[in-house]
Amino acid sequence: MRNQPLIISSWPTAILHADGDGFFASVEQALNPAYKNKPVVTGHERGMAIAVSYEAKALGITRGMLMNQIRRTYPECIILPGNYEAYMLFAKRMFSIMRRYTPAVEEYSIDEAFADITGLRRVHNLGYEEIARKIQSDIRKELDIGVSIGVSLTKSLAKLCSKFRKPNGITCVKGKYIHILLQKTPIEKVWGIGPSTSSLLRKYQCTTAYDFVMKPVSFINHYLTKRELEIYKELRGEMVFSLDLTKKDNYQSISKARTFEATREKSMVFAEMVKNIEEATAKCRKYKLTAKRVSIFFKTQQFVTYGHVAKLSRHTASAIEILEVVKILFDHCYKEGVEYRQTTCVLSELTDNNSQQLTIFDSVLRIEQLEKVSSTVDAINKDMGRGKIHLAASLPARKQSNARLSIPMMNIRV
DNA sequence: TCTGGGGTCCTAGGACCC
DNA sequence: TCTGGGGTCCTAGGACCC
Repeated sequence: MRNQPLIISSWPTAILHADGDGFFASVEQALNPAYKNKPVVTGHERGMAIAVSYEAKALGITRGMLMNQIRRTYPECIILPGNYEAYMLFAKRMFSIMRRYTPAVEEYSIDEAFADITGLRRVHNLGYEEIARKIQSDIRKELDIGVSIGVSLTKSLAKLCSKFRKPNGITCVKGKYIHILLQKTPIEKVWGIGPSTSSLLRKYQCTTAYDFVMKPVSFINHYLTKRELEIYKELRGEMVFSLDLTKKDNYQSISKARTFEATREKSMVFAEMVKNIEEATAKCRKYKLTAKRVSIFFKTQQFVTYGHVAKLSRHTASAIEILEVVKILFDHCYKEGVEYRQTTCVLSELTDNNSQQLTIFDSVLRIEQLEKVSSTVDAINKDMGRGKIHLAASLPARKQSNARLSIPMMNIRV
């Protein structure tokens, strides 16, 4: 059974999506002319390619490729550490260029933004496609980086458009031509349809986005969820996802994860967990946040993930305090003889530092002591380099990772 | 894609209460 | 003690994104 064909007027709404092309690598090339037209990858510190310039892509380098392999196979490739402050700055400038054309700009991620330009043709005396072209050329002129832009009726459609031609692409699709775009889009390329949903859809003869929107609503309701129904409507040209114009400067959660050489040694796995906690709490303190809940997760060599969560007695960002709880969680979850490859720590139920209050059970003196320890550790680590001072419990994990980097360390016992 | 790290949001199901 | 039905809150974990 098929749904009615798509009949949609040209521009009930006009949503623009701008997406930086190989963003981090482009910023590096913009900052350093010597990198221009050369293969560049970033992510040196993580040991894998995070961003890949188009020249590097042309050689066959992909995101996620290991740096050792890149170094071996493509000696001409320039490998750089991430410089997130610079990327953030470029992103901010890119967003402000977009705001010249409309105040309705959503900063979606570090290299992507949506803009609602509905009804602005008259204001700028330009068509929607020309507005996109102007934004693209402003960004090129002022920031010397490339972006691809898509314009269509909804966020989901605009996302498909910006991906359609890359790099430096402009793709503008009005209501009348949506079906062509959808026919050319494999179902798994749709924003919000991942591997699990697309493999289900393929079983029901949905191989393209067009097949999906031609299904009757009853099919969606029966097999899928609210989220997919929203995507379905969006792809049919009905705007469901509005732009979120609020500044996103607060976190819902802060997490740290690290993969290590597989081990059955409990003290080593625990040390990795402690290290994650130290880093997560340090990030909390950096953003002046405190957590009321901590979760820990283990990943086994077989890629099975499991974990446990605990509520803290009060909001805190002290590694020492959280560790008291995590010790118990850890012993509860750790399985003797199992080989582990990763631990994760997630801090959630975050609150602004100053909006927390003490209960009658809290010892003011102890809290002050813990805060003093934390701020001293932060100050020294800021001065001398990240992770110079840490809890004794995380020493085994640091010995391992520092053996590679050969960084001298100190550690404190509390 | 043979699998790194940091996020968000949704849903199913249990516990508990009326 | 049994019974039905409904609401709320919480948790675990799945799915997805960049």
